[in-house]
Amino acid sequence: MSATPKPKFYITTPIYYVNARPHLGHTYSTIVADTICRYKRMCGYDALLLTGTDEHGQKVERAAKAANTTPLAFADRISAEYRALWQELDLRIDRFIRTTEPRHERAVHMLCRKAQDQGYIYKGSYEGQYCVFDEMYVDEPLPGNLCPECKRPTERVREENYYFKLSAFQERLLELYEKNPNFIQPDSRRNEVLAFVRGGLRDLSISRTSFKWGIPFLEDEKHIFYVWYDALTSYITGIGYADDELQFERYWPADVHLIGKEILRFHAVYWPAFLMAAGEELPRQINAHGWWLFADEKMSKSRGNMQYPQPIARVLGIDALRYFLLREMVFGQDGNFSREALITRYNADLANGLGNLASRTLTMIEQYLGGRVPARNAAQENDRDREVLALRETTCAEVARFYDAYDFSRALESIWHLIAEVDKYLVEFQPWVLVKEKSKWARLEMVLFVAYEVLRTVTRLAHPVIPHTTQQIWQQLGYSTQLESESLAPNWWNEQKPAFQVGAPQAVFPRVDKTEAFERIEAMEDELRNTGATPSGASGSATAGGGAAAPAAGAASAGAASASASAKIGIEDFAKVEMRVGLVKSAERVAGADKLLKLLVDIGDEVRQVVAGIAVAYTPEQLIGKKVVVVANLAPRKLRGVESNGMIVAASTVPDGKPVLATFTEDVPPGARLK
RNA sequence: CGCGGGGUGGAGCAGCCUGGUAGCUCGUCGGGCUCAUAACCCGGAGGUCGUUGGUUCAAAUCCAACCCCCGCAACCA
Repeated sequence: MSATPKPKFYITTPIYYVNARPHLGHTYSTIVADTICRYKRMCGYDALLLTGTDEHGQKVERAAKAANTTPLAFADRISAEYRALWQELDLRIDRFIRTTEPRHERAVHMLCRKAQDQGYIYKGSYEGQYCVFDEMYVDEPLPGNLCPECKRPTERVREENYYFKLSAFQERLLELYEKNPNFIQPDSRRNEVLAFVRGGLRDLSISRTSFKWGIPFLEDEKHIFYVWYDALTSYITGIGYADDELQFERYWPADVHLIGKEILRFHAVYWPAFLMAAGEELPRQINAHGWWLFADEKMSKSRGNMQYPQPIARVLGIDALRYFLLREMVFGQDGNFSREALITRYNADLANGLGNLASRTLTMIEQYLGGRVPARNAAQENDRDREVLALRETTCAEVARFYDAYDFSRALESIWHLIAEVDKYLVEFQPWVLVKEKSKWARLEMVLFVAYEVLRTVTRLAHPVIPHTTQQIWQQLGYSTQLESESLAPNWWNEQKPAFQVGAPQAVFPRVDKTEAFERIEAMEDELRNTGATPSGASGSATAGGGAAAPAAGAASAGAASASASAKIGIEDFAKVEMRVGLVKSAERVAGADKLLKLLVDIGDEVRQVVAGIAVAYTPEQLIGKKVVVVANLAPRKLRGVESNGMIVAASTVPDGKPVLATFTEDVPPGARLK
């Protein structure tokens, strides 16, 4: 008797970049993956979920420096935050990979050596016209050209790097997309990638020498790996590549890499090419979901609209968070998040819908049948009963189809349609009237049987999405088993079920007062924003890949204030910042920039040129003659090619994020120091 | 011509690929019921599907042009 081994199902979330603490976007990706896993397990799969943190790269190196710590210590902290969150949300993470682990370095080296053996890695040099002042290559590399930004002469520069022969894979990639139409999902994303690859692929530089925080490039100590080569490889490291061959054989290739749409190119183009070069199998699917928007705006630190999952989970429950995220977003598209919608859905769907149906059904069984689970009685069955029972079966089949397509919003819609149907059914046959006449008790039992069956079905179908509350209802239905080990394989609803008593009805999803819940969530939000370890100064999207993209570039003045409020600073730290009163002498827009103004500001002993990102809120004319606050001892920095010597202090207003300048009510002389 | 998403009753969305009575949730108005978590059920009001033109017997859906909103990147010291 050899039991057929369970088929495996390997799914990954993005490996989150540690420049940001986990927010709702990361949580969405991970919850989706967890839900898929739970579903697959109920369908009889040996499902494995991998997530982790991407910890190398220049941004981390810089952020750590700014936080006065080492890159590893910095990464340790954020990585721990991720793990703590997944634990709090009770997500089943089977493998958590950190790119700073030694086994990961071995995997990256092994993958790269294999590609090197095939001749796909070469040391090359990039040569071009370089503007030293702007630290950038000039687009048209004709010798003698002037820099388009600063109009200074450019010079010929060569830089040595290791290259990956991406150009050699164009045809093979196109063939891959062609032969596997589902390799990239949804289709709209696939078209994007197709267009990109058809446009031609250039070889990719996969090493860096300008900073140190990374995996050494094989034997060449001067170089480290490009973060994406490193990060993508973690999908195989986590299941034993270069470490545990049996495990790797078992789970690779991944069945799905679940990602956010902003990191599609890396997963759909570079990653398969890296694997092809090394002769490894390719993942079966790259599935890119959309972003959570807030009043149609992207979530970002500088806008002050970061949404964290903990307050929602703590006020409304983990399942409420899961339900909302999966119900509200059409998978693959962008979705809008609002607390308003969250609480409305909670009350309408979870409290009034499922919670109330469970409550009324179980109460009637308790009161009218003494808690005995009702049995089917063919003699009492009518067409309407059969109609509802038939709907139950078609719903099961439909929901399975939707789950298989990761179309959670439709799956849930379908389940909740069934709930509404029973609510109607109960009003139609009024068990509370039937119970009053003994002659109708047989009919009463049949009606309650239908209600019980549907409740049992709904509980099971919704389990992958709301595992905790469905388990509670399951027990109230009289079961003592773990719902997660029940099957969702086809025709499960015909199974024999034992006769038993229902458990004590107990409200799941108690209705909440909208205003109160809103305020509690908001209060917790504020607390989270102002405490904890938000790394500031780290910018860009890099490998972030949450459901919402990474926070927008470097926190603006006000953002920085809240972001770095973790530790109290002493007066000596504050004293390091030299803030002075400045008088704006002139202001003009920076050519080609929407947000930048170039200001000449009199700060007493000198006139400084400062570039400020305030053009969306102020015209140059408005500013001339204004007294502003200038941070005078900031290191110079070029913005859009224009040098900036200092920073203008401004508040950024939520919700529109437009900056508002700090100024004075009394007259003060330019140059006066602020303390 | 940088890339992408979107414009459908008061709000939020689905439908568009595969043309054929415009659907869902919330809200709102009126009624019913009392098993239930002030819940549930029934009924009503409310939409020229961004604009214009085209294809067609028929367009929210296909085609063309245009208008508007949003996100990414460049540029928020």
